[in-house]
Amino acid sequence: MTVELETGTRIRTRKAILDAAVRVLAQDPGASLGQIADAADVGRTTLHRYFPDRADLLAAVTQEAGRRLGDAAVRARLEEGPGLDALLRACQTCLTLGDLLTLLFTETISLEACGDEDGFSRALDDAIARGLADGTLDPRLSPAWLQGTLWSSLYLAWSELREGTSPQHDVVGQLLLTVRKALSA
Amino acid sequence: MTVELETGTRIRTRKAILDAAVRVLAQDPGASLGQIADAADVGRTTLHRYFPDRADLLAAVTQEAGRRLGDAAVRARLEEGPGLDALLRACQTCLTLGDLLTLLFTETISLEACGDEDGFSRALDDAIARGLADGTLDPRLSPAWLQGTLWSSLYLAWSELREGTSPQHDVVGQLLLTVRKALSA
DNA sequence: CCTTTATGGAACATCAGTGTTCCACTGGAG
DNA sequence: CTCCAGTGGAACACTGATGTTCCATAAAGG
Repeated sequence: MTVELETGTRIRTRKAILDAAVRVLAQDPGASLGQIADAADVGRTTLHRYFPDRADLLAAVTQEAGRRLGDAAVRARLEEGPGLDALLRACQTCLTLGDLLTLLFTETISLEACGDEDGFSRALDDAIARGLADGTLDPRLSPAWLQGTLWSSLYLAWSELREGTSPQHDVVGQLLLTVRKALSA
Repeated sequence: MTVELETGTRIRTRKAILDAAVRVLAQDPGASLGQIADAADVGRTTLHRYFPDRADLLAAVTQEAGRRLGDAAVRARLEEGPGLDALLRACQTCLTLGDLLTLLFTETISLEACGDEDGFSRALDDAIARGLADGTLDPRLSPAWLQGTLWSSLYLAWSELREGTSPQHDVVGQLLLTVRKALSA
């Protein structure tokens, strides 16, 4: 019991709570723990058993976001190829983050606190620097603006997907088209 | 007293509270009325005297947003010239909305509730339709996506301005450049 | 089958935000 | 100077969220 051996049941419950938290908080950052527990089909008591207080839950969500973001960075192979192409790959990969995008974008959880120093954010900075050097990114746009445009376009795309009114294929297409047009030299 | 003749003092106080509400809520949509009163340099009692409850305050902010948005639509002359140019004028005009942009974008207040039926939103739809018809806007992008890109770029620009790290001139330049590149045919 | 293990609900104390009332004060208009 | 509109603060009741404890129950696994 010293190392908290996690049984299958506990892992599953923990994941259900975490998923519900992401889903509910994305829609309402001020949602109560009761709402999250309900969404997870779990008693409020159980939620507190896994995450003693709100801060613990938020920290766990943040950590999960960091993990997923790290995965995304690896899958997108941000260090390969021209800078612009890397950014477009980042777009596609990040769309799979779903509601986590909303939490990051609205600063319900902070990218800085994700333990992301050597992860996604860094890799993105590198890709942008590379793109400016290799001439695939518009030199009239600052690195901060390039990164900001990427994030806000991503958030827009996720919003559209979440609405569910437009088919995924269309949204991804418009996202990539827009970002390419906006950022390319 | 039947028509609530507003003295200069009352008008000034009311405005101070409204301004503070916009400023504070933009930074934290869940801010307490106490925080808003403090930011307005006004006692909480006084705030309640002007806006009996939170909903009243929010409604007043929403109404103010509608008014400012209506002004913006007029000033931008959205119905004139090519669609793309109208949208670029809209960008510049809307940047003056400041923190109201944040409230609208984060849905702290809703555009629909602004009483905006015949105002900004409608004019924007028209400008987009016109731009698609006159060939200045990219026909591969849906009206919804075009409008979404406009808003998110606007929000990004305002975020940069708010940070205060980059000079206003640079931000506006990058905004217009990005939007033009992204949306033009 | 029986024993852990995990759970849900009820009850409770606590706390922060809200909305109200009352009273004392202040400064500007008359 | 004298009102009095406008204000701020103290005090209060009320509400909803939070975090805790305890107990009964269910289900997973040997």
